[in-house]
Amino acid sequence: MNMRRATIADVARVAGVSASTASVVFSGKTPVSDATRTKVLSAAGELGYTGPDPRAASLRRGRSGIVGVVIGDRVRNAFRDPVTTVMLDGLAEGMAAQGAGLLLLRDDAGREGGEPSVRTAPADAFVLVGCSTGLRESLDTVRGRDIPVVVIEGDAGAGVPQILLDNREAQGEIARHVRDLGHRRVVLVTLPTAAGSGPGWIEDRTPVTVTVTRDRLSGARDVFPGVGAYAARRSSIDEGYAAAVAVLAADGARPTAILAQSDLLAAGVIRAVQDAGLVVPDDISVTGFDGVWVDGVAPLELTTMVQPAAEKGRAAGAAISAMLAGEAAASVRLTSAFRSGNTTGPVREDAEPEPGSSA
Amino acid sequence: MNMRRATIADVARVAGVSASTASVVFSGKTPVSDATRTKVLSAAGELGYTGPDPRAASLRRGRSGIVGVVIGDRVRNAFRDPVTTVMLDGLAEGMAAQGAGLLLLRDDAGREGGEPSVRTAPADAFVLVGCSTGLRESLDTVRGRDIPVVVIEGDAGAGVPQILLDNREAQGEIARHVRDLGHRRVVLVTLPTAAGSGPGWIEDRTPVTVTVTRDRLSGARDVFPGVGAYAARRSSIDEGYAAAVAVLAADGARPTAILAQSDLLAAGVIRAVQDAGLVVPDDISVTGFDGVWVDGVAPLELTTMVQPAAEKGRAAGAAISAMLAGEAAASVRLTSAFRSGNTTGPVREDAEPEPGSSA
DNA sequence: GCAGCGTACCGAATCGATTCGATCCTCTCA
DNA sequence: TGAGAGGATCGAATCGATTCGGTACGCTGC
Repeated sequence: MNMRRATIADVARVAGVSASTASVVFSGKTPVSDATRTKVLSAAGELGYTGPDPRAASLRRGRSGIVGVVIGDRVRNAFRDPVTTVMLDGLAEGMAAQGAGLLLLRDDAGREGGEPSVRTAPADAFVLVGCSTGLRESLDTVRGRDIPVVVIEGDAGAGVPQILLDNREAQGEIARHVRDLGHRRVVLVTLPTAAGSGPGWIEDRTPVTVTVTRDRLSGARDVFPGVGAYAARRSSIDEGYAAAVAVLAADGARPTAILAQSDLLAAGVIRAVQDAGLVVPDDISVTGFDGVWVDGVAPLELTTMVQPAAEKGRAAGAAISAMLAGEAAASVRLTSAFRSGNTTGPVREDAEPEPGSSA
Repeated sequence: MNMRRATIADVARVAGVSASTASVVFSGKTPVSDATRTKVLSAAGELGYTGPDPRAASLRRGRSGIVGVVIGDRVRNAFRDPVTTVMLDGLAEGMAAQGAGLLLLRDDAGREGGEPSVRTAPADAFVLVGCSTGLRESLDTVRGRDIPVVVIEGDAGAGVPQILLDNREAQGEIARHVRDLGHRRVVLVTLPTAAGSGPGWIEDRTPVTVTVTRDRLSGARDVFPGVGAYAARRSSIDEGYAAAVAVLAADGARPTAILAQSDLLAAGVIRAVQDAGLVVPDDISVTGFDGVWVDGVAPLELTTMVQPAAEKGRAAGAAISAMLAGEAAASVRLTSAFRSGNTTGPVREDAEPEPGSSA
């Protein structure tokens, strides 16, 4: 027996109304008499009809209610960073308010197998997170598709609205805080300089292709020109630990302050400092960046710049809904706020005078 | 001027072929001569046609290439736990291999606004993670839709294939390891006993509604009957720390081993033990569960049970593809493996003899 | 030279719902 | 009682692509 799923036409027939009437009962776009509604609903119940087929509906309406989120290579990497997680949470919230869901897309395109990509996914819009290389070309495709695109903290070329952070100014602000405490021998622990770059000191000629890293680096240099910087391999506690170990083992006078470019790195730095028998902030002050909850830092409270991570996601959602409505969406620049914790303090009296100038 | 997007019919017309031929050029389902392919492709380029509309294609084919993943309330909570993240990564991988993408769905349904839910999302199948309460009813809807559903570590009622873990046996195995080292005064630090339950000792009458917690608890009790157990509020380092602080402050002889139900909890326990001036494993042995990478634990190596987190996701993907192919998918039970680290050791000689029997 | 065969392409039906103008009915008011 | 108004319902076109049975054509073999 041919038991295929009931369609709205079946429901309409059983209810004794037209398909169009049955449709509006479900969509509610047009007033329907109570009697009719009851008839249709009970016919639906009888047939086991649970609502319009989303596929057919999205074809007809031209909207699928899905927003593609392009994350990096793997899910596990994208969600390792709490900032990304919180941002995605904000995005989910912002899009849910407009009735859209999030479709996770990996950007290592070109793979066969029909996995939905930025060129084949049934999405109404796309959000690019971090925006890796190699995505540019898919992006052109998307623009050919005439689909709204927003980039969060990354560069996707002209015409694509961006959600930006005041990375440079924010890093400058917290660096000034450290300088005002009297610190002169300062070292940075930075985020990766380029995709897949190994850990190590950043030389003058080191190319810094990751914009976040570059901007925060600039902000620190605005305050501490020529400051030494050690790039971590990733934003994580373990990498921060390893970086701090390397920094402390370096020749020359020990720094009195270490500025990390993320809270995770800072957490690792703090632990390394403590493991070296030093005290934070008495011997070394440490600052972070992000202001998100980092598991395992308690009971310390990081001095850091709080960035509006969830707001980034919501702003992206707002930009998308504007574009979907046919309006032009402008780039948004969000600002971070200084938060004082107990990981920074005045430079110690007995600190020997600086030999060179810094680092 | 009416500049609507080109359709495959437009391309076919410009190329001088029929729509059906143009279609197969893109889908590759039928052999096409090189000459025709070239004609169609260049016509497509000329018109800016970037490929078939996914909405229309999914209507016709009856497949959208999307799998809905129902996570808990918020994205940020779901991704806080590395086990979930890794599992999702495995799922993404498994689904990608079959050409499907992951649509994130929150399960606090019933909300208005048209947000895609388990009842309206254009998904070919659903994966329920953790399976919160209140989802059951949506689930019936889904079964009415005749859509494959798989549950990972949760119970969704009869007829729904589950991906399970040998939680009880695994916890028993590592407990036996601890017992074989001579430990008798043992305490557990468990995962939450119920959604939203506060931290505290688990009494005999405490209901344990979370199956993972209950199963692992049973496994430990198989080896240490009547063992004391303190439930944390969440699987995190900070909560593990807090739980261990409470455990160490309890009356009676100090335990010589603490069995945590997750690696994150174990990491917190270790730190609390160290902060109390004790040494792991000399004074107190600590075990975890999960075997995933926990940021900030290095350089210690946790003695733990390694669960195949990524494999859970892949197994779910396999089950779904089987169901999509019309076959019945059976539940899968995966097993964990013991991994020895340096956080457990033999009970100390000078440990005072146990006064009661345990805890 | 003709039956037989395989390949490449075409036409038309179909997937399931939505939308909008037209129609019909009922109620109100002059 | 008839015109008018307004609300509920209907019909038919449409969204864009896929699929399958069938046709036409070129080639082989006897």
